[in-house]
Amino acid sequence: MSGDGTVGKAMDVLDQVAAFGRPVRFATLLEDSPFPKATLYRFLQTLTNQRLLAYDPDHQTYSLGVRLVRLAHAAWNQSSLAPIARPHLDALSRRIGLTVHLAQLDHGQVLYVDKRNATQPVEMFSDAGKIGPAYCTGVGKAMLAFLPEAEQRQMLAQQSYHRFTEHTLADPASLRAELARIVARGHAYDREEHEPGIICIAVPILSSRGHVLGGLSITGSTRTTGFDQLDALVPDLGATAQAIAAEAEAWRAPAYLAQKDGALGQSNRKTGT
Amino acid sequence: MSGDGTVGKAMDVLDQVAAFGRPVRFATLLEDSPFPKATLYRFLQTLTNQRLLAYDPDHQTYSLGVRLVRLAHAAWNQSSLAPIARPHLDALSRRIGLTVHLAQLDHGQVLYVDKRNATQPVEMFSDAGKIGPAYCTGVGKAMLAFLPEAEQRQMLAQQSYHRFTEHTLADPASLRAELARIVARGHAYDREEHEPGIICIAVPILSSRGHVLGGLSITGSTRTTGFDQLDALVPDLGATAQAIAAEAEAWRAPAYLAQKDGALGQSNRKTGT
DNA sequence: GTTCTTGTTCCAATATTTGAAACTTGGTTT
DNA sequence: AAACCAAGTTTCAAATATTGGAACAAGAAC
Repeated sequence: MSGDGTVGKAMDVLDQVAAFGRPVRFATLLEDSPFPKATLYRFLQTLTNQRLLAYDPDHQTYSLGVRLVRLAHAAWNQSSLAPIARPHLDALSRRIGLTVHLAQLDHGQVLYVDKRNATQPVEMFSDAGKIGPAYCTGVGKAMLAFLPEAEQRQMLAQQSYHRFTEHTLADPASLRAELARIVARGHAYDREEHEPGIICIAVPILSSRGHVLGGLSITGSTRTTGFDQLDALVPDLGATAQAIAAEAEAWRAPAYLAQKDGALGQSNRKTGT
Repeated sequence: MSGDGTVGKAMDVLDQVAAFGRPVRFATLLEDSPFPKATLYRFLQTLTNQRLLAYDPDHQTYSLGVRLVRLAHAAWNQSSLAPIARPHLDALSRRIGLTVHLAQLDHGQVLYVDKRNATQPVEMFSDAGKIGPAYCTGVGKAMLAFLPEAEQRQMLAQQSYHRFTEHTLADPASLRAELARIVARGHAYDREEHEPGIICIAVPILSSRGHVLGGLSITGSTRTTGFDQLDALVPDLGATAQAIAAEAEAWRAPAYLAQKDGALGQSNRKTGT
């Protein structure tokens, strides 16, 4: 499927285990596996050794291993977006009192990397790490709209176009038109396209070169919130997105330039230390 | 290092990138890498293709990829501990008004999988996924104490025994004695062994067969909290741990038994659909 | 224009992965 | 108690992927 040599195949197995929402037995995996028994067996061994999978001897089941949680923690923290955006999300959420999402694109899907919920306490991993469709959510469309031609085309082809509600834009043509409007307007709406009763307004987070770093959205319920109310928040939302982008770039640069800057002054530069 | 074929080597590279807290360049990685240039290069390509790494073309840097966050979300949710423990943590934290940690052992270290902080809002990945030492934290010692002989020996050998404070038990002998006391007592203390001014009380979460599923702790500051106060919470803490263990086992079983029960009725069973 | 430094590609030697089949294990039926 | 069966584990020669030295771009620095 992925093709990338042994590592790719091992990742496929990992995904397969992830796809079952619960601990799963060897035989069950074998049924759906493209690999023969011995091969699958060895992959599971390897992945378990690496603690990417955990094996429960009592029930003879495999599930995703804790090492992933550890790596994800590192990934989140060293991401150039999430840690930087955090205080901005706090502030934005406090000012506007509505649910705020920070998302990135992953494999044509929306990956939520952080969230603030004004009323109820924050939920942990159940939100960070969650994925959603790109073609029918506010953040998804906002990010898709500002993608370079080639990448956009590729991602549009990856969408499922499932009709979640009567408002879902369930074909590439309508979506493409919508994306054009989003670029012109500068922000995206979700008009109950994913879930009935849920509306949202979103903007992309763009680097100075126009790269899509992520997306930021404000979500409301049709019972309590109207589009006019969301529209009034656009300036604040856009300013927050820009502030995040600016900081992300400023933070990102040092990792690379810090050495370089230091070296520029003293003409001859050594590697290491 | 890990040895496990190609997958193991790829994971080593991933860990190496994780070890730098920030985006890192090819040359920097190469310096510390046991692999020759071409090999490291191909690993980075593969990992980037798999979206386990993300490559930033602007700065020519690699960092951990978002796919990890996604996988960790799945790992957390399908873990037999964290999702089940969640409501219990909520309730416990509300009752006692102190910081509560849920942890598991990973590679001889304490991995925090969830947290409740009574006063400030929950922090996301910055807490879930965080790791700490096992030999000088409450949860760490509570879990170590109830490990089977062989595993315990192995993990004790893996500890760093760094003397964080003057109270740290910084050698295997003292630690072993402490673990014996913990087994006898049923719960563990952290007497400012990791951080000055921070004390804590912890219990293991044990399956009916005595397996260590995780650990649960209550943390306080010496300025506001005393050990007598923590001691008074032991019954509540222990009861919560037991409740979590019971539910974890009850939830775990069906995944395996559901099919078996169904199959037992109809004597001759085919594989596949 | 030349010289570094950094990153990328080639390809034959080499080591790893592959998978059919044989084997072990633990439980169930006759 | 023996035979049976399903589930999991190991074996080994053939097929395949990985390896890494060295040559090759592409920029930046001199």
